[in-house]
Amino acid sequence: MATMKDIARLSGVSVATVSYVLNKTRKMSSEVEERVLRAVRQTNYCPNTIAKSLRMKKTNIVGVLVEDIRGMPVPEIVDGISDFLEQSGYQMLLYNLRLLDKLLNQYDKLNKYIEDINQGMRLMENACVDGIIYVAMHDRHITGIRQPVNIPMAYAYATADNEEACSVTYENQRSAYGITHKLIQANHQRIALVAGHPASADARLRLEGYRAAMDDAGLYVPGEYIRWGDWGYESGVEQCNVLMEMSVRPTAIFAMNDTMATGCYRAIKNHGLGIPADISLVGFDNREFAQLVNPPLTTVSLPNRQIGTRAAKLLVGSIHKRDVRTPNIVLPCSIIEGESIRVIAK
Amino acid sequence: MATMKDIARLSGVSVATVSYVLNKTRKMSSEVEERVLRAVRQTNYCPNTIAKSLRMKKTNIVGVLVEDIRGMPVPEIVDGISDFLEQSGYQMLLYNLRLLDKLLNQYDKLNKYIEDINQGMRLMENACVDGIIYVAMHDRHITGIRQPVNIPMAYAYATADNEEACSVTYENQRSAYGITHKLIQANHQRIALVAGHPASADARLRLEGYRAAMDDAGLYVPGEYIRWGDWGYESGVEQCNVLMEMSVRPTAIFAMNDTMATGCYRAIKNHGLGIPADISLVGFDNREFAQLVNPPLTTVSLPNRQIGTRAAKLLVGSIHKRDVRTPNIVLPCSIIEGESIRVIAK
DNA sequence: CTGAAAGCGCTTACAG
DNA sequence: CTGAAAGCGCTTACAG
Repeated sequence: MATMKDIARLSGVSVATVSYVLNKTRKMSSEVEERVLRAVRQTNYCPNTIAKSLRMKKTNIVGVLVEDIRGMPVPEIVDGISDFLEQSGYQMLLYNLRLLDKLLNQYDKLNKYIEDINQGMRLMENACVDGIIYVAMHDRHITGIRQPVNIPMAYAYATADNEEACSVTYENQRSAYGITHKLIQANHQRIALVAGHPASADARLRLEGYRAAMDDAGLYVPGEYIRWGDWGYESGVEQCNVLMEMSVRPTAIFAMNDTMATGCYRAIKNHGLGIPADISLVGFDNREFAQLVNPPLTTVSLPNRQIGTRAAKLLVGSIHKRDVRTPNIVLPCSIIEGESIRVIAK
Repeated sequence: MATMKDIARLSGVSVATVSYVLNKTRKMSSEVEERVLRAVRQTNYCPNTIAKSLRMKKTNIVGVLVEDIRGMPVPEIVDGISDFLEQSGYQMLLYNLRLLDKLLNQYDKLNKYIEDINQGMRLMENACVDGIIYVAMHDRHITGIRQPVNIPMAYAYATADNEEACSVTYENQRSAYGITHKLIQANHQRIALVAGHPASADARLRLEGYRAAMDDAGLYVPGEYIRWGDWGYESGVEQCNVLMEMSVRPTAIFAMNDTMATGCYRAIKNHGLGIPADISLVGFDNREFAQLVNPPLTTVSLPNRQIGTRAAKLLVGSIHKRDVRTPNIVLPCSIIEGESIRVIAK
């Protein structure tokens, strides 16, 4: 590999001049410039970024720490991050914490793995990244992460007890309100809930949204209409079975994610009932299969990709010391219209 | 941030000694060693990997170039890669080519984007990575990638016209043979095929596997039983509709992926027929929803995670100049038993 | 056994 | 206008 010294020798100038020409950091006679550029082409020279980083104390690398690259929203968030970073001239160092299996049904036990996280942070710090983005796979408030000094940080899909860090999340509670309201607008009154795992913040937030929508509409929620699942398919089947066997059956169900909603499809059909003819159903997450089930599911689409781009944007802003006016962003979701809601005549 | 110089001053030794102690590259009196280590703890010192990389001409970073992080097998492959790399002391620089939308239904047009790929390669080269893994999202043979000299390379989920590179793929054709054979073993004779997009290598390979299985069993395949789709849900519905309306209907269908298989579910049910009572069905890919449909789909599970770990292993072997005896690995798939096959009595 | 010094490939303050 | 030289933070061949 050619170095700057080689280019200097080949074009008969000093290494300083080569540097100035390549970085356009000093005006040069076009004759010198031409000589240098010719040598560059001839040798296929490209500058060593390691040496540059050492000298400049800036690597143009952003560390991305993901809870699990396989986690539902993560690839899309990373896609958004990579898009923005590339445009801004940054590269991405990815560290995968691999917490998917470990955290399953232990949504509130992230601090059991805080040491793993801090080790990842330390690796990023050692690699001299210019900034760090933490990508969660559940909406949560994170405590106890050791924030490296002088390295800006952003959280995607989560918030943290870190005054200096930015965060980008989505309107969890408000969207649960919205999708519940959708059922109310279709004149449903007996709306049951198949909730996610009670230990997860998502489940609590979506429950609040559901309750608020029901309250605002003056609709009563019998205690037994709130069925706690664990986000998994089987729990959707089981809890929906319970609902289907009640003496006063709900006419509509809000399942807190699409996986459990798919379980509800199964339970409803097993009871010889139709969707939406007998039971209306809505989900959450807009998973790929939500449009493949029969009938297509009405659900909530999360702004995952945008969470990534915005988090990257906030981080790059912090790196450049531009004042970041809104360090905590909460993005809206949108409702995807399926065919799983029946409008009841008044 | 403390540097080695600070540690040397604090512990009253030379920077050379500090380096030797920290890297355990020379025996030191335990007294000196203790002094150095105390200074390290006291200052929370950690070595600057950039400086180390420059000096050693080795970054301990592997570049991972993915066609699209959202592509179906990619997160799992990257998970496998990250696992092996972490254990081997390497970090991962991720570059996302974002080709998912661009390549949709243009499976054979990768060379339109060869410039994008080579730019990614160049970025990795400039970053002085110790090796590069290219992660494809379709099984294909890649030509025209500019291989940087002196940087080992591995391909995951694809092969390449590159004598020096390793590759890890899966038994595409053989698995199609296997899943077809599964239907034959259940005494099906009229087995139709809902094929993927004809421009994709996957579709051709799986077709060959299907044909071989039918041939070996002495079963005749009417031309009209081979229905070309495009991997998408709608094409599954459409092609299966055609099959369902034939005067001599097949008793079983092999859909080349789970998405199209799900489309077949819809078409079969729309014709008032049952799965597997009237029509047996198998898929390919073992997508998450394959077990959520009703009845669960019998399908083929790809060794995605393993493709990642093996590719990383081959690459790290090449970096360490260990002779890599099997540079081209083809991994087996496994069949996931659902309830979508009816065994026909002889 | 320990340390002074060269050098990895760049950038930039400084001198001519 | 151009270049010699210092220095970023390490490792290691070399000398004492």
